[in-house]
Amino acid sequence: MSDVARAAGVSLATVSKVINGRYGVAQATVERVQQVIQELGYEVSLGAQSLRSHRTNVLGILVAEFEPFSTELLKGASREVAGTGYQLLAYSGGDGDVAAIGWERRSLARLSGSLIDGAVIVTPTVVETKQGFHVVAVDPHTGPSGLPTVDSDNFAGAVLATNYLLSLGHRRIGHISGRPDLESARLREAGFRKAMADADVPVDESLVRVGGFRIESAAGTAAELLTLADRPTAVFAGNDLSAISTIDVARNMGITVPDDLSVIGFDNVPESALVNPPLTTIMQPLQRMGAEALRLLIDLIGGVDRDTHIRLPTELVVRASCRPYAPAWRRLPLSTRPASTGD
Amino acid sequence: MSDVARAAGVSLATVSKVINGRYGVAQATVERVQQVIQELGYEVSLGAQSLRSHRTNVLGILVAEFEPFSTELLKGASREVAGTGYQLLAYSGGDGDVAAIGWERRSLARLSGSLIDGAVIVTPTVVETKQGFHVVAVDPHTGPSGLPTVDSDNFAGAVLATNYLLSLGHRRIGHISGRPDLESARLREAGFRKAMADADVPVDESLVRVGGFRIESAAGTAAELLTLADRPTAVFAGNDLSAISTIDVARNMGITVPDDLSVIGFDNVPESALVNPPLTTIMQPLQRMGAEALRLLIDLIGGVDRDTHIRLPTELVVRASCRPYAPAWRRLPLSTRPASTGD
DNA sequence: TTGAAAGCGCTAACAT
DNA sequence: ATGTTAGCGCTTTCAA
Repeated sequence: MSDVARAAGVSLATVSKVINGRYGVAQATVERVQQVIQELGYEVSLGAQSLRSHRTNVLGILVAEFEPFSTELLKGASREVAGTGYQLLAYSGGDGDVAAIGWERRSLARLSGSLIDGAVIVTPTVVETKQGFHVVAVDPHTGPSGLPTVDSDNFAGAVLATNYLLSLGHRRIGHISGRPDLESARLREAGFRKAMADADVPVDESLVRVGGFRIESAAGTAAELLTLADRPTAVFAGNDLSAISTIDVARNMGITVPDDLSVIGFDNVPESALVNPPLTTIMQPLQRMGAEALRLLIDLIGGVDRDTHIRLPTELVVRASCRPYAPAWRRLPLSTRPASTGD
Repeated sequence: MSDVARAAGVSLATVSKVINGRYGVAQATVERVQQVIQELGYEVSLGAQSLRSHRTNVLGILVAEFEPFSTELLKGASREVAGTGYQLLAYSGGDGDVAAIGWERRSLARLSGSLIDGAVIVTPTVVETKQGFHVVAVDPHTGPSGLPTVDSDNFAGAVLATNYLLSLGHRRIGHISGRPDLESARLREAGFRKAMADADVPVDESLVRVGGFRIESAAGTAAELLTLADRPTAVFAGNDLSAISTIDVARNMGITVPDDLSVIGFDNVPESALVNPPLTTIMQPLQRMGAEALRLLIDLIGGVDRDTHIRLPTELVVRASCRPYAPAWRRLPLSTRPASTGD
């Protein structure tokens, strides 16, 4: 900045005023300084600026890691931020150690009070928000606290998924749930139970197991379920990752999806369409959630008085991983079937 | 930080030394200070730290916006960064104005020299790299300059795409290219022409048009191509977005893909599997490119002597948007076809 | 082993 | 209308 000041023959303060569009600078000076800034290709340092002014016009999106879920949100947020004058800074604070708790607090402490004017935090477990600094949580793990929140209707989505399986004639339906301390996981399990109850189908507790929302942990759970003597004919996985994992495990066990086993997921991350067979799942409008979260954050910063809890609807996306229930003998080649009993 | 110092009964300097693991602090003091840091949940401010020390252990990924291409890279980079001790900061410097040139320079100026220790820049047009600050370019628009670069083999990929269409029996093949000032666009067109020439199929210049790599601009180009009296039977689109756009335009004109028109794309972004029909395309290993770029950057910072140009192979991904060429009458219902001539 | 103090690039209050 | 100057939170000599 001092280079600019020197080249333009003015003081640092004047350059700063020009950059920030403050009053009290002669038009001619403004133009000259801007000219020099252009020529030198100068840009204010985000670090220094934030340190001093606590206003940067940069909004943060804090995630544990960049995976399909968070990057979808990012796409939505990126679209929404266009034209607002804000820039987006996405920070991945997880240190590879997946279970590492507290990344959201650490990241926030590291960036807030400087650098960013507000933050969207993706799937935080806990957040103590600092006074005067705006934060909105997307799909928080502990459910709406006092914090402004954007999430989707996990309960209704789970009912949707379960009803779909039920409508296909399945009765022995398994559920691979997320960690029980996560609100979304609890709601999905609750929706599952509600739909089963409404259909008067008792839940076999041996078919409901914790899968933890991750590929590896879900694989173990899926294996348990599928080695059961009386294994389920359909599985509602707590999220797409678990579902993909389940399909994988099934394949390795010689169980064909969807012929021998129907699988439905939750989230509709792009990857769910890429597996074989393409996954039937419940869509959360992830990009829209990202966009809504960003809009909410901007409104909060702008002091707009508005609703601070946004819940978006889920939808069934039918692809190819589920099919109507058929007893085992119906799935045999025609020639080897027992004589038809008309069932 | 002064809170910590006061609570621990030491000076600011000592706290700083503890945080940065400097020598010359008594073990007992170290422990006491760390204890206090824990209790207070203190984290150093990224802004202030970088301002002073020019070392933050944060690596930047600079993109114009968060769209399918850049977010795939992000996923790969995120995986690669785990366990390295670095954190990832993705910055979207485009201001919504798509054509806005120079975002890469602006973003870099804003973040470098502070905040980040090095940067991966996605599809930059120009980059004058500052001395002592490491930058690697992914898929730069102007081709390998002196800069360390990661890209995929655009030329070979285009040959792959064109040969596939050729092998399906197509001869009237159109190409919707990207902007001619982009290296990747030029290479894809060159590959197209090479494959055509090798197959002794003359290129009809009226079927080769600029589409600009974006949904909207490609739509106009696709419309031009498809309203031609003697329209192509197959189109090699310069990227998936253009291909998706082409399918869309065709549908609106009553032209069915792949029955009446084969379309092949380039990139294999996740979205390409989600369109109807699922897009046959050329895969660039995007996540791997992101991972390689990050690894290269870390090596550069670490002073590792290594190859600084990485070119990854492309691959044909067959989905459902292409099918063997058949003359128009062969696509009529059987009953209305002219008598077979044995062709 | 510890602390005092200078200064990183910038902004804002205050002087001129 | 412009310039001077005091910090923002931190790291790093250098002195004690």
